[in-house]
Amino acid sequence: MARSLLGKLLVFDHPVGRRVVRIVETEGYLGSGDPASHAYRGITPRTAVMFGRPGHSYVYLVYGMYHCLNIVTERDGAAGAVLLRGAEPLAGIDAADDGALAGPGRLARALGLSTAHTGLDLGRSALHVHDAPPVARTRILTGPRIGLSHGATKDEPWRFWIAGSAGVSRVGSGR
DNA sequence: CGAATGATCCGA
DNA sequence: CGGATCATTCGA
Repeated sequence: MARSLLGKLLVFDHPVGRRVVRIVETEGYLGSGDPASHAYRGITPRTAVMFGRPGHSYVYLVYGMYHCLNIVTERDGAAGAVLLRGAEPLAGIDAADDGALAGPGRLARALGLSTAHTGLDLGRSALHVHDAPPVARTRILTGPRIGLSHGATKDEPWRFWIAGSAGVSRVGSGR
């Protein structure tokens, strides 16, 4: 799921104008069996949307100042989401450099998303995901998740990114 | 490296 | 209630 989002277009109809980006880095999270997930300890007011219908947004605040955008992936009743960690600007992004969306906090900031945009139904709201030609498998790299102090980082791949893209988060790309 | 900065959640 | 924690970023 996290893998299939790579290359797709994220569209946000900001009041100021439409903003379009290309997703180049994602990270998967699940529920009760995933200690690193916000949904690990069960349903709370904040994480309720993670247990809801797939195709909805989950936006939360980290470190008191940055927002992170997720897309809910699992069926209603099961928790799971994909964190959007990096993207490339395509339209409507005010920043000059194409690294402005590299990192989950920067991505949400550049799009103008906050916790007010959690729980949106993608496609029936100002937020959309557009299909795009699939990315060649040879251009996709995988690795462990990032920034977790606790949480079993299993051997299975959680994070996916497009090799060489300037939109990949700095910590994630090693640059 | 460490500060910034505030919502959230657990335990008492 | 209090305090620890945090799916990050930026600047010294």
